[in-house]
Amino acid sequence: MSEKPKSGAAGAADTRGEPAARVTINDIARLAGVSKKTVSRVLNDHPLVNAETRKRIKQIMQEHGYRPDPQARGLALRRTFLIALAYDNPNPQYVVNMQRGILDTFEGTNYQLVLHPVDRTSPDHLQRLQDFVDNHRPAGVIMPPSVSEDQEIAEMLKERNCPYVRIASLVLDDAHSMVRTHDAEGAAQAARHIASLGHRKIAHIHGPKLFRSAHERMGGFVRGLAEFGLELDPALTIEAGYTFDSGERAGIQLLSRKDRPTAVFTGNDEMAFGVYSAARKSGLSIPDDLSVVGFDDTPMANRISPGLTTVQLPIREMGRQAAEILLKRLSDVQVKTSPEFQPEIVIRDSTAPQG
Amino acid sequence: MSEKPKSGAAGAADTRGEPAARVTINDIARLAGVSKKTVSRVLNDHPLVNAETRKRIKQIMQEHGYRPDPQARGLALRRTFLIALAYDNPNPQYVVNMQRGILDTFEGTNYQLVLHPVDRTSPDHLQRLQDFVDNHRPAGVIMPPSVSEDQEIAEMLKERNCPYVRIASLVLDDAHSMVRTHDAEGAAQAARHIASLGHRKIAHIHGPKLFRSAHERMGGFVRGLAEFGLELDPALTIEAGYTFDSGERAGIQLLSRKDRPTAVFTGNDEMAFGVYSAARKSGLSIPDDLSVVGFDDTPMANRISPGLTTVQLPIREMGRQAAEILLKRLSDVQVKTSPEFQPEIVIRDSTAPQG
DNA sequence: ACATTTATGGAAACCGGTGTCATAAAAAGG
DNA sequence: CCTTTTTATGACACCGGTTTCCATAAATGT
Repeated sequence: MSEKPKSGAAGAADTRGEPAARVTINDIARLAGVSKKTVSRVLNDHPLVNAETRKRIKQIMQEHGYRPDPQARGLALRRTFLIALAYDNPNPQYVVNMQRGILDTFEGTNYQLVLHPVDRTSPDHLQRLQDFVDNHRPAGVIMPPSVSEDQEIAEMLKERNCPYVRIASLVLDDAHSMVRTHDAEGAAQAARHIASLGHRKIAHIHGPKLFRSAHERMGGFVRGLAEFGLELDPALTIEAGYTFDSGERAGIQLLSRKDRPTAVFTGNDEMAFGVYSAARKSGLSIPDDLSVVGFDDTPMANRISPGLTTVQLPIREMGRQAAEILLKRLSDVQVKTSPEFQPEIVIRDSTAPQG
Repeated sequence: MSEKPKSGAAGAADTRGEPAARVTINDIARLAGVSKKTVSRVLNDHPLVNAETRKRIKQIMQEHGYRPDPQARGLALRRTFLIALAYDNPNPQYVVNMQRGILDTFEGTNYQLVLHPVDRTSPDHLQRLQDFVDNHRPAGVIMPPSVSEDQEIAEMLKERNCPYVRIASLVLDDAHSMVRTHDAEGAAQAARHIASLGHRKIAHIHGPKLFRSAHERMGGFVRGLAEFGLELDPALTIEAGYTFDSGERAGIQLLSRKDRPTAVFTGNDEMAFGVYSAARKSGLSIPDDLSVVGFDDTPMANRISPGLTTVQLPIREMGRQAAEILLKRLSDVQVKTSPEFQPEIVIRDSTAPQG
């Protein structure tokens, strides 16, 4: 008895014909009267091919719409052309921009982006990523925060010789696997802005300790305040979860104090929006009673009222460059320097001088 | 002279050793003292294998951490395990949720999601998608609106026997390639809600004509109004671009009329936020002077103040089911019915009775 | 006892590319 | 002019799976 006799490839909609026979390297070789190998050389721009032969073969490829099969190629080369994005940033805007940036760079190459969401709070997240890598052997992995900050993950990839690029606010690896964002500097700008407006009772709502960015941003903020001889009052420093709700709770907590702060710097925009809500519920007006500075510059930041003063990072460009570094490394080009991105504060209407 | 002598696979960070030799089906066969074919049968759950042999082979696979190579498998099966998401929805929330839903379904399979953003306003978008399909032969394509509404794209895929699933608000194909959303019904709910609040001067800002959803939503809205004996005034019906800015412009235009409307239904939330901004600029209060209803229920809808009354679609679940249908078709399971999703209106604080 | 079926598994070809090595022809060198 | 080097190309094995075809042993039928 023979094996299960699969029917032809599933067709689209109601069309269920056989898939058009694919033109292979053998067909081209036969048509050109040369060997596969010569065609392969043409495909790979190998120099040792007669110019006319090359031209003729290219011509034939063109005419027959020949496309080399990435799978066959990958099999022979013992590698894949898949790059994984391992991410856990809850901000859709961030994720989509990062994806776009990476895809910008992949344009015209035959690399494909595959998605691998990570849940670092789940106990088996490392195992899952590991299984993914072992099964699919991506050619590389790109990790934005906070996945990038996970040392276990980095080590697991290193063990498997799986190249990766990390996007993070601190140096975690050498140049050829890092894209740095100076979150601390952005936070320092926020501090300077708030301080120079005359605020003295200044609060900070930071992200979860699990995120290095939370530390970086707090550190930068403290440093910025110090330049103005100010200190961050621990009583006005609250840890929240980078989410709207947690930001709102923290905001309510801060605003219900007798000596409530006149300015708040939140670790991201999402929490800043939470503070907006807290202020409304407390009957306080932004920026008259409370100045707010966020971090991220999500599109909503200038759609909401009042427009949110926040710190901007060029996410898409970061994705672009992360992908570039990775592709360079995959083609054995040495990468010596890592791109660094300076955040910039965008001043809108949520901050005002404190009389 | 030999070919370019590539160095070993690029390692992670500074580790640049050889990649660990991969365990192959041959190794397993040798270790188990059987032929490749028997191992292959075990892999594919072929019935004609002795139970003990099967157990022993599985045991050995386990011990050696054997993972069949998807590329080799794909090559032999003349197919891939890539599913493409061809999308152009500008809403990051939508895109991310759709991705999540699809990935939910792929969990545990060896399908991978690859991204293919489409720009339908670009003249070569069809060619680009076609090249992508010809080059990479995805096993299938999932298309949310408005890519799903593009008949040229559907036909191109059909020609290539590339299975696809379309998510759309109207019937474009038979059951086995559709996930339907009843946008019209959601819009009708919006109409009923507005009408029952006593509004009579009702405006509608709809999306670009390029999007079928724009027609559907307008159609449903008109129908819903008709149930209350109302008609949509063409003078209060404006086409915009599904964006914040276009919504704001349309809002300003509407609100500067002498007989300004007391309620607006916008084709998506983004434009509703634009209307919020327009109302602020016109010194009008929502919902006292103007009721606003959106469509999408983006997370921002209940973070902004006042909370936006809007129409909700379960995007993630839609992605899940679209992927399910596609996978079923890929394994030759007949799909008879297409899932249909009824939108539901979520009433918040942007709508109020009109005295 | 012999023919037939069923269960099991092996050998070899194949999928569509790439790598190694050999070789013929052309160009360069002495 | 003959050797050496360079250029251009091909034959063939290989990547890691699946499939076709066939062989054998055991179980069943007559």
